[in-house]
Amino acid sequence: MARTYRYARPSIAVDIVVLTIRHEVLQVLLIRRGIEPFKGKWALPGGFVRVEGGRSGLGESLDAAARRELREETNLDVDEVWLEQLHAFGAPARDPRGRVISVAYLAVVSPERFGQVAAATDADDTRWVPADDPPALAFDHPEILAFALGHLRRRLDQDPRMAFHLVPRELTIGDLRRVYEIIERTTYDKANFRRRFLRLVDEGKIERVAGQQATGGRPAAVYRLVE
Amino acid sequence: MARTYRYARPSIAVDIVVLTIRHEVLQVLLIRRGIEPFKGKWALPGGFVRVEGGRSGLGESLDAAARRELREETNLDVDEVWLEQLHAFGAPARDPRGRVISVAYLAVVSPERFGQVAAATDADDTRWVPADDPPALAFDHPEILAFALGHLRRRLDQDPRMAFHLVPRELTIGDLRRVYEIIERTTYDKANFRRRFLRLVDEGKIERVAGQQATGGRPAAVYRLVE
DNA sequence: CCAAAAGTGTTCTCACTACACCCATGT
DNA sequence: ACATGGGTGTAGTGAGAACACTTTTGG
Repeated sequence: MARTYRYARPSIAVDIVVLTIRHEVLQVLLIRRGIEPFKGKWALPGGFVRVEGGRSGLGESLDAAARRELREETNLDVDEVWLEQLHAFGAPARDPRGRVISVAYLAVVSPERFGQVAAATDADDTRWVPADDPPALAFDHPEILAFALGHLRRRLDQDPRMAFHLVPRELTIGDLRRVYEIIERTTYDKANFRRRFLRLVDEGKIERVAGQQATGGRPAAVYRLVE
Repeated sequence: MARTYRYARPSIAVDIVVLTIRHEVLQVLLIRRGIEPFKGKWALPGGFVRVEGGRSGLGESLDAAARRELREETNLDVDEVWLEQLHAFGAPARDPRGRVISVAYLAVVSPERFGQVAAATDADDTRWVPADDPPALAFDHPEILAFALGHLRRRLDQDPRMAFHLVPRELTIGDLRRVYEIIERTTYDKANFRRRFLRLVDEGKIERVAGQQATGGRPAAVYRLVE
């Protein structure tokens, strides 16, 4: 035990890039800082990892810290969120308070599930803003946000599960296509996108559910992600 | 400054999964621990991040710590190494000395460039071992190694730069094919692999250099990665 | 009827596969 | 001569792009 103490120690934090799609725009959740440093500026939700207390006396895991901060700061139903570690940011001067290393997380939530946060949208201290055009951010949070967006865009094709957390649990093919188009900032041919989607049905990853959904045109078939 | 100190702090370490191909096998570099805990056991090279001293008084970045540890523990020419952050491991009890969070790195070196390490291969305390069949490892290093191998195999196709760090600077198509076959644990049709490779030449990522290389059969054309 | 969005069909291209074959070198 | 690996040619398959078309709803 003693050996560890020969080394100076940093503080360790988690910062969470919470993304959703609102009003056809990819948005990120920000919190206005109430204390120094960067008081009054916008920042990603996050906080320090607890490294003592709890069952083991050694605190919580990084994932647990991310989930806890998310719950405390955003009122999200954390169990419904896609949460994934991104990268550790450790530039020596990234925090004016001293040496703080931050482990960044990506959280992806669907519009239907952020009810509690939506309520806070009007609040002065919590706000959804366009992810590609955020206000000035505290610390190195611009870098973290850019990393998260790059990650999301790279991963979207490879792992469709992430995209499914941005749509309602029961979705139409058009719903999913709009998510892809907004994130990738392109358009997809609806016939070709449909065929790609239907392959996932063949593979058993998605199943059709009964009923239809009104759309403004012909009603659409409804699908659901298979657990 | 004071605010930071309200929170207990963990120690923060870097651990590096150094991979190369020797004798047609993917191998990882291990170090035998000379001190407790896990004294006498094999472990990944690594150590604590310096968070004081240096120019800023705040210590070194995570990347710098990884490079420094790599240099100190392996004698590698660190400038020639592909180094990439993988993941932060922060389970509360992963280190018996107390709360230690480790940021894992992947380092990829080519056989032609590990001269100094090769010398140490016979040493009692530094050894290359098959990456898919390592001895018992200290801490959560089995998990870190598995993560690194998964990462390497997933990334290999998407970013050919990584593979190029496993071959000599001047290489034949066959050299690269053998690297892919060893890592992916399959075989590739040589004609088809060749065409895939030649597309990289068309794209300007690789260029042909003068001369040929003896191979045991017909001599092979020599290529080089364009900086 | 018309707009809007779902859903179908057809064609082209391109990459990856498999496999047969030719070429240049060492022994 | 023959084994060995580099290098070439070709036909098949499957995914994606492009685009014209039909279907079903709401207004």
